[in-house]
Amino acid sequence: MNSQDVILGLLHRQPRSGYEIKQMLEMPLSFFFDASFGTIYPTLAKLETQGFIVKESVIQEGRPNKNVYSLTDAGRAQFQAYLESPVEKDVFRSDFLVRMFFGEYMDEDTLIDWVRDEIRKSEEGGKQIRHMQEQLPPGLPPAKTLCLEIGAELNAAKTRTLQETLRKLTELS
Amino acid sequence: MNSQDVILGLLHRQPRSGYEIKQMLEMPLSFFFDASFGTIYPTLAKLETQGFIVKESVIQEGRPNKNVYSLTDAGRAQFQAYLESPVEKDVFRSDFLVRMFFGEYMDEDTLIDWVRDEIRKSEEGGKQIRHMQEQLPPGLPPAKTLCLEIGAELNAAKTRTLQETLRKLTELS
DNA sequence: GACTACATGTAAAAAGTTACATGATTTG
DNA sequence: CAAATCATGTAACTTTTTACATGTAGTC
Repeated sequence: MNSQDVILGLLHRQPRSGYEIKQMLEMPLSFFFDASFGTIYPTLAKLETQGFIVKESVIQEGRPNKNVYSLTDAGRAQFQAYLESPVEKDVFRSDFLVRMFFGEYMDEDTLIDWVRDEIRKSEEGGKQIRHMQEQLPPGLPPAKTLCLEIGAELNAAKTRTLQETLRKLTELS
Repeated sequence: MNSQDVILGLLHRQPRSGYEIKQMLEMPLSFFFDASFGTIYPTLAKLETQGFIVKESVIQEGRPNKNVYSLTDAGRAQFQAYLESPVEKDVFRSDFLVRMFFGEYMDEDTLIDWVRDEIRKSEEGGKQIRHMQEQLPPGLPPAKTLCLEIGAELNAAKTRTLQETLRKLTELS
């Protein structure tokens, strides 16, 4: 799974511009996939030369023009090929946990600050997820709601464990 | 946080070879950081030319010789600089969840297979984590145990949510 | 007047993956 | 005798990040 696959997937339902793709990636998808403009625009250009998408320039008033891309048949086939390829395993990379792992080389006050910060970020993330869940239209298929549910559950588990760790750390000192 | 930082951290406690570093990355660290030999060996070479580590060849009997690297003062300073740099946010990338997000373009039987597979993998991972937790010496600082605890909690939350989703998906059909 | 949103791109550099290449020893 | 473990490395490639570059329109 890479940017190509995800972008093709996002163009499946309707044509979009690079800027709109970035916005789609912001919300529900951002929990398990991310891409910057520096990835999106070159990827769109590459997909176009490969014949998987076609560009149409849309002139807008009061706003810059935008390039709207839509899937070709070849693009649809390419996306299906991705769906039929083996599922890759998840990647979880955490600077915070690496630092905890090397905690012995850092003073305990800083460690506690890191945990507090992580709790704050985690609670903030939880709020965002709940907000999104509330805005979701009812009657969505379980596969679609899973993405947010799993996000919410992972977030809750993480927050709980961090709070427990903070308690242990502050008890010690 | 990158391979350089993690390798310097692993060499902090004792000198190690590239092969031994790979083994360290296998166990507790692999949940939140990963690197292949194709990353480790070039990184070690780079760290050496930068003067952060020094190599010593150890001749072994019955086994290939190995290059054991140890931290220099500059290396220790470099690692401290990493610890003092801002904490980067976690990266979670999931091919499985991307597929669920695009579930509408795939038949439900395949979706169910994906979920079942993910549950199997998740349960397998949980077993490994519990095994590691049992083997951990007692009296470790909370920061160190957090790494496995958070892994266990995230794993449990994920497994639970997946099982619920599977139930919903199979109820429908 | 500063900032945010809209909008698209490029170029250089860093980082990482994959496959290849080699070879000894031990275990089943 | 096949496979796994120990052990190190290279080369080509892919991917991604970061910073730069540009410009309009609306809001505070």
